Amino acid sequence: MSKPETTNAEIIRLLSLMGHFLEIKGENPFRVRAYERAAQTLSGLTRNLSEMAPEELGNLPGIGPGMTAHIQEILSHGNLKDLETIKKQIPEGIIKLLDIQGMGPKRAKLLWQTLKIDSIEALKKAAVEGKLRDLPGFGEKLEQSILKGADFAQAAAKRMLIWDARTIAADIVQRLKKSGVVVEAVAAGSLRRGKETVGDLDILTTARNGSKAIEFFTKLEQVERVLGAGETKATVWLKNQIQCDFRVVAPDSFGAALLYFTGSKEHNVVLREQALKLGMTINEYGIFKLTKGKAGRKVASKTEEEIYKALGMKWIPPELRENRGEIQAARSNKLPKLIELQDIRGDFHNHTKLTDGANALEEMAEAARAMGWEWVFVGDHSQSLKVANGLSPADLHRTIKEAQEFNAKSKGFRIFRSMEVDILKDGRMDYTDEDLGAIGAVIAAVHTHFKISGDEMTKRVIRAIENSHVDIIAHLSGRLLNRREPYEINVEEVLGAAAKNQTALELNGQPERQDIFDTQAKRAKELGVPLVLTTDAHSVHQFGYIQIALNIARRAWLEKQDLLNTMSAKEICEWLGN
DNA sequence: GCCGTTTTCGGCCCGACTGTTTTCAGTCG
Repeated sequence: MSKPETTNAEIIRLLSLMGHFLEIKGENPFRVRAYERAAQTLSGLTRNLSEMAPEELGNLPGIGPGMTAHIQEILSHGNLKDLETIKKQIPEGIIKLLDIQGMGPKRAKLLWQTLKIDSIEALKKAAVEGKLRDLPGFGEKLEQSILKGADFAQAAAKRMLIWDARTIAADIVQRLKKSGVVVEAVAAGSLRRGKETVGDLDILTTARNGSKAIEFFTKLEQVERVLGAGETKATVWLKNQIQCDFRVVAPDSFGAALLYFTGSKEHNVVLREQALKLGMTINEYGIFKLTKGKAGRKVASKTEEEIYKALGMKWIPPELRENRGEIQAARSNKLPKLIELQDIRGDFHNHTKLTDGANALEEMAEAARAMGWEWVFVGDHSQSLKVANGLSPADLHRTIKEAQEFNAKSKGFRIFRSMEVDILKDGRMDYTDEDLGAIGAVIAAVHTHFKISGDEMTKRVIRAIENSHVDIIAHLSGRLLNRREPYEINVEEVLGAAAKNQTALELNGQPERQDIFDTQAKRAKELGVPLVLTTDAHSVHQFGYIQIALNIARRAWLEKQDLLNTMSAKEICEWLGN
């Protein structure tokens, strides 16, 4: 009997843990960075590491001989000898201490070596008893700040959905702009990069009087607690339970600061390395000629475009700034022309009040038309999904007729009556072939039995992909951000099957779903899988979620021609073969 | 530990803020 397969996630966890341990040990920081980098590279992979040859692993960025050996060792033994050795020297609980604001590897190591502190609970106890203040480099203030940080560690661990974060950031930006204390105000960071979730908000402003701007910001009514405030930056904890970093620079430095504050950190590091090679140096104030190892004459600073240009490359859209090949692409003028909102002509997946939606078919159609679209797929859940009041075959045929009647009298706008049909546990569909044939467009999705093995799930979904009635696969992860992990599935195999059968895959815009991952969508494009953006709207107010789906598409390097949403109603008909 | 449009060895981004210190270490992004 073969032993259970080691997942990519487990390998990533162990390598990342190894990096943390080495950091605590006080190892060479670049060696630590190598583990972080490797974990980051692997997390963007769609293929199973267990199916990759050593030379393929070695070709991945940040994976050299050492990491390849580590990966193979984990695959064959389920663990790492080096890691087990370190665990005997340093208790694993210490790693948790690093989640605390103001607690880094040096302090964590000191606390453990002197006071035997190896958990957040032990740390709190020691701080309350006033035992930290006498340690070298510590004092009463640091003791208090660490105690507060320990209470906060759990709350801060959750990342906020981008949809919520955007609203909060927009409100703060509004207030800053109205105040008159700043010239410009903009949300940067992972929010600007369009990530699924954000860990904190980054607000960049320009002002002639920086300290006035800082004062205004730290006194906003949304601020619960000021974590730090200086001349040019402030960090606060908002009542909305998220950290907000604020930065102010002179108007002349806006572009440089925006670049710096948008990140990602990895993207910025590579840009700075590039600059050094060209005899320049980049900071948040601009890009400068390097003279005698120091920043000399300023080359550019006002706009991001100027700075990229000084580095010999085109401006890179924020969604691509993850150090996943965008810098090389920009240098060789091979950046994609990313899809934009105005390219989209319709939505493929949403629901009416017949099942778990809030509005009637006509209302959904009107709302879609108001988005400026030309057509919309309106769907509902299939019979077995009882929690969502799934449609019986009789209801199904009635609503198909309803859509036909709408189209008969509608001018310049078209409804495609679709259904989100459950993929049953064994891969069969939740309606008969005859019923499926009557539906204009079939969207197949897994909604039940999430816990089956990766092998079973892969077979199950591929069986649906191979079903000639199925047009689109939805929810190819089943995750609920912050609530439910993705189900296990071999994405690479599924993408291969989708490409072969020309079954489309969905990029879902529901804020807490956002299946599939950007890296998977990028891989899908490479393999030639048709892709669709969907809102999965459950009311007329949710068509705006197309923006979230668009974020995924842009992070996945997708262009207009990669998405079926850019087709006309006529072209959609041809694609469906109707 | 990784990597190469100077290098297969010797580099590996940069600055703000805090709290501890008497000039700087640690942390953060």
